[in-house]
Amino acid sequence: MKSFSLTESQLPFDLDLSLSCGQIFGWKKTRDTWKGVHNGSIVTIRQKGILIEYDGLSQQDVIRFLGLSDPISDIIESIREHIIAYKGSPDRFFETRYSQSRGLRILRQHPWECLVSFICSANSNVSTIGKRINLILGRYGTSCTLFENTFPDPAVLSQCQEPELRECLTGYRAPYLIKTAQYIHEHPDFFHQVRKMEYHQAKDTLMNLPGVGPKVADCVLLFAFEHLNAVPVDIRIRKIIEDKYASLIHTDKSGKLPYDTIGGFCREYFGPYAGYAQQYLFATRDLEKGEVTRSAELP
DNA sequence: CCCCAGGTCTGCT
DNA sequence: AGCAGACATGGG
Repeated sequence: MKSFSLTESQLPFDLDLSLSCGQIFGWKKTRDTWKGVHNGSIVTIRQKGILIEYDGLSQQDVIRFLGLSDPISDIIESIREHIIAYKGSPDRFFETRYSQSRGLRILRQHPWECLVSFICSANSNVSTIGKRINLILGRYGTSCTLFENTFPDPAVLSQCQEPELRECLTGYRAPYLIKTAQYIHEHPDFFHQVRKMEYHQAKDTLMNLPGVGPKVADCVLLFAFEHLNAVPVDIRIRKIIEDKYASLIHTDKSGKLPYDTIGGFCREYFGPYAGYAQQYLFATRDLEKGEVTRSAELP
C-alpha cells in the first residue's frame, strides 16, 4: 500500500465517518480497511492517526476524493461567522452536532456513480441503499477483477431489462435508472455541461432527469460537483430545521415548509458552505439509534 | 401488523 | 403553485 501523512491544515480528518455517514454507498470496512468503488476503480483506504494508506488511486486522486484540499478551518470559521451575522449569537445546537462530527469531509464522487446511487436512495434507508448498490455492481458492473466490479456504464444500464434490474432491490426506481441511463448515454457531454453551470442552473438541468427531484439533485451537486452551498433536504434535515430553527425563518406558513424555503434559509444562515453545515447536522457519529434530541438543546 | 426510510411522480384543485 | 397518494422493499 502507498501512504502519506496528513498535514496540519488537513486536520481533523475522520475516514470512518466520512465513508459511513450516508454520502457514499456500497463501501465496506473489514478490520481497519475500507474498500469501495470510485471513478471506475476498486479503491482501498485506511487511516492510522495522521497516516493515510491507500491503493487503487494516485495520491493526488485520493486527496481530491477525500476532500482533503478543503480549507476545513476556514470553512467552520465561515459557518460560525455567518451564524453570528444572522442571529447575533453562537448556535449551541449546531456546535453540539459539529463536535460529534468533526473530521467529516465532503467527498468528491464520480457524477455518474453518485447519480445512480442517489436515484437508488429515494425513500429508503442507508443500509438498504448500500445493498442495492452492491447488487447492481454485482450484476451489471464492469468487470474489474474476478469478484470486483465498478459501476456499469450508462450504455449498460440503458439496455438492461427492467424486471432483472428490479431483482437488485430497486423497486419502482428501476425505470428511472434505465431512462436516466438512456439520456446520459445519448448525451455523453451532459456532465461536462453541468460542471460548467452555476448552482441553480445545474440543479434545474439535473432535475430534468427521471427520478431526480430537488433532493437528489442537491446530493449530486454537493457530493460530485463541489457545490458546497447545496443543501439536500431529507426527512432528517427537515425535522431539524423545523424543530430547531423555525423561529429564525421568516414565513407566513406554518407546519411543513417548502423544500426551497429550508434550503434557502440554510444558505443564508450558514453561508456559502451550507452544504458542509448540513452534513455536520446530518452525520453525527453516534446518531444511528435514537439520540436525535437528547444531547443538544438550547441553554 | 404497524411505521419509517438521504423522495419522486402523477393527478387533482 | 400547492397538495395528497402511489410507489417497492428492507429494517426496526
